[in-house]
Amino acid sequence: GKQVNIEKRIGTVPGIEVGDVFQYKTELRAVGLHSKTMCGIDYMKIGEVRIATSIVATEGYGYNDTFNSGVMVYTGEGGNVISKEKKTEDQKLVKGNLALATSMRQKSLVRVIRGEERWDHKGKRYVYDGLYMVEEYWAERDVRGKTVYKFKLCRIPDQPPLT
Amino acid sequence: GKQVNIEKRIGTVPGIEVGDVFQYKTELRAVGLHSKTMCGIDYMKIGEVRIATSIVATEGYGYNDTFNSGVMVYTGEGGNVISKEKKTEDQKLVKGNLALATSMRQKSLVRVIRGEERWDHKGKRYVYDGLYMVEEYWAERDVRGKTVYKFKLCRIPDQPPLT
DNA sequence: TAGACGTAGA
DNA sequence: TCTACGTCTA
Repeated sequence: GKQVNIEKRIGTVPGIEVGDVFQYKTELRAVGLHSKTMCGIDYMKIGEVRIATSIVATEGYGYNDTFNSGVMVYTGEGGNVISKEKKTEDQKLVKGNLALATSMRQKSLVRVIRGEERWDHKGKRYVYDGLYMVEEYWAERDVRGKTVYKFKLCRIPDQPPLT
Repeated sequence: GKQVNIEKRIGTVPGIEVGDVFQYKTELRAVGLHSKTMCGIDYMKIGEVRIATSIVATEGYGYNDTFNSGVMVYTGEGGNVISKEKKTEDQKLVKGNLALATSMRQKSLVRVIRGEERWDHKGKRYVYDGLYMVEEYWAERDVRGKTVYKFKLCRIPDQPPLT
């Protein structure tokens, strides 16, 4: 258990292949896939802008993300969307959301990790899904009339299929 | 990252030595030292009773545990002792507290892991401190008049010193 | 200091 | 469903 400060990076992480499975968010951090232990969107500062490096889409938190043949619609962060105690608010185009928007503008690759419920329903597992590009994003209103950001990401071609 | 269901056990864990260091509670779980990712007291059911297997004493949560030459006074769990939002209540002799009391009665060994603030103040590190025996426990009142349990554990002899 | 797609077990 | 000595960044 040496502590290694993994440098953040855009794109592929050496040694990590599509389909690799991890048990904990801290493992994702340890191997350099995703450094945020509790946030879904990770990003790094390049010059003066912040660009997304990776997102984790985890089942079971009520985000209503969708996946269909390499096209993913990912819900932005903030606004207490998944809080059971605080009331929801408008999401803002800041932090991770802003980083994803910037990734789109700069056509920068984003790693996607999918957190799945385990078959035995004890905890989750995280699978590296490969590289995606943010194609568009928009703001919509949820049932309570609050702003929620949606990001459409498309899986780039020539990557191993997920089995 | 295979998921292995480590069997809980009392006493030494094969392959783990005094002084071994870990970065995350989830690592403690992975090697079989302590299976609770967020609780300080771990225990297992033997027959009809629950006996403590391990405790984690982590700095920085306001528990006021003490360590002096192999003698440790560990604060019980519950009562919202470390909550910033909920008001404190009386701790009860249940769950982990009850398990530690039972360990005392049965003279059962308890693994001790110490969570230390890292020198750079970024996160913590967990060091396996060896085997202890619960010598006594008592209930006291904190400044607000609430019941708090204290467990006195003594390190058993003939173990490598902690450097 | 607070916020964020955390974990496991009772 | 809730609690519990989580973990990092802004």
